[in-house]
Amino acid sequence: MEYGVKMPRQPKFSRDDVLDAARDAVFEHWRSATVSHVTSRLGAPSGSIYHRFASREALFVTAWIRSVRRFQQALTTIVEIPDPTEAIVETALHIPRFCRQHRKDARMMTLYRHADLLTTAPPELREELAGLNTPVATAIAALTRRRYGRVTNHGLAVMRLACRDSPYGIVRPIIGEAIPAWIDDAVRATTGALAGLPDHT
Amino acid sequence: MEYGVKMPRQPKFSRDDVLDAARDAVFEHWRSATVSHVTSRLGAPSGSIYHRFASREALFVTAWIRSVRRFQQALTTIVEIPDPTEAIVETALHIPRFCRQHRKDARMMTLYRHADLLTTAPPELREELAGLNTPVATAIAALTRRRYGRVTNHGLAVMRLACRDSPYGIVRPIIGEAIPAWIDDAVRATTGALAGLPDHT
DNA sequence: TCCATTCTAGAGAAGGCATTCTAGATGACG
DNA sequence: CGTCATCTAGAATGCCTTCTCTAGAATGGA
Repeated sequence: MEYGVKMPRQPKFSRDDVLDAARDAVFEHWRSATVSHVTSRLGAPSGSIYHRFASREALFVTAWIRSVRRFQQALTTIVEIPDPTEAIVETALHIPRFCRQHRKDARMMTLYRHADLLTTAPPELREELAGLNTPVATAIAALTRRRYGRVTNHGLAVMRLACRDSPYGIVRPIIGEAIPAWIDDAVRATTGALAGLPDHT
Repeated sequence: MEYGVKMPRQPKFSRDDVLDAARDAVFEHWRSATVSHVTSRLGAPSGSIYHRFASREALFVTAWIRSVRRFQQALTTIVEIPDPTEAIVETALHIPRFCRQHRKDARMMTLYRHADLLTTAPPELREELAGLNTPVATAIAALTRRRYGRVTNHGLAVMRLACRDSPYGIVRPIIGEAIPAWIDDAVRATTGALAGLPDHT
C-alpha cells in the first residue's frame, strides 16, 4: 500500500466476477452474447462493466485470453514426461480432458481464433495477444526436437497437427457437452499416427 | 411457358448472383457480414435482396445450404470405390481437396453448424435443413457396413470421426487459405488410424 | 396501346445494441 | 467529520443494421 494513496471503496464485483459472467453469457448465447446478458447475470449495471473494460470487445477478448491461459497452465508439466511419444500423446489428450473439466472455458475458447485477434482485437490487448501463443509454441518445439532430434518447419507443422489441430478437430463438434471416454482412444490413434510421420515431405 | 402467364421483366440480378455476393461478403467479413456488404458488392439496392429472401438470415442460410450441397455432390461416387479402406480414405481426402478448389464455399460452410440451424434457422428453411444431412449420413453408414460388416452406434461414431471430424479439424485452421499438399498425407495417416479402430469399446 | 406481372430503386422507419454521462454511494485516511 | 478516489447505478444517447414501403421501370400478351 503506497504512501498517500487513499484506500478506495471495496469493489462489489471483482474483475473475475465480470469475466465469469462474460464466459457464462458466451456459454449460453455464444456469438450473440451482449453486454446486457452479462450485466443481468452479474446483477450489475453497465457502468460496472465499462468502468473496467474499454468496450464490449475488450471484455470478451479478455475473457477469452483468461480461458486460453487456463488451458495452457498444465502444458509445461506434461511436456516434461520422460518418454517422447508419451509426452506427445499426453499433450494431445490434454485437449479432451480440459474440455471435460472446464466446459465453459472450452466453449469460450471457440469464440475467436488467435490469428484473427492479432489484427482485429482492441489495440490495448494486441501486445498481450502477441505473446499468448509462446507457451504452446515452446511446448511444440520441445516435443519436435525430442521426437525428431531436430526442428524443421515441416516437423513443427506435423507436431502442431498431432498435438493441437487433430485432437481439437475431434472434440470440436461436442465442445460444451459431455465428452465420452472413447474419444481419448480416437485421439491416441490419430496423434500416434501423426507422430509416426517423418519430418520431411 | 404456361397459358395465361404474363412474361415478367428480366431479372437484372439472378438468384445465384445474390448468393454469390453473400458468399463473397462472408469470405471477407465472416460473421459480421451485413446486408449492405452484399448489396454494395452486387451493385443492387436492398429491395432486390428482400424481394427474393425473407430476411438477412434466410439469405445467408440459403447460401450456406448451397455450399453444403456443392460439397456433397462428389460424395456418392467416392463411396462406390471398390476397396473399403480406400473409399474411407478418399472420402476423408475429399475435404482438403474441396477446400482447395472451392475456398469461398469452404469458408461459407464454417459460418453455421448444421445442428444449430435445425432449431435457429428461419422456419421456411427448416424442412430443407432436416434433409440436408442424409447424403452424408448415408455415405457414412455405407462405409461403416463395408468396413465392419455391420452398423453399430460406436462404429458409426468412429467412421464419422475418420471421414469427417478428423480431416476437418486438420484443415479448419487454414480454411480460406492455401492448403499444402502434405496435409493430404496427414489426413491419410489419421483416417487410416481411426479406420483401424474396432467398432466396439 | 394498355395492362398485368415482376422486378429495381432507395429513402427512411424501427429496433436493438454499445456506449456515455451524471449522480450518488462507499470507505480509508487525516 | 471532511476529503478524495473509486466504485455502483441506470437513464439517455446515438449508431448501425435490418426491414418496410412507395414509386417507377422492363417485359410480353391482349
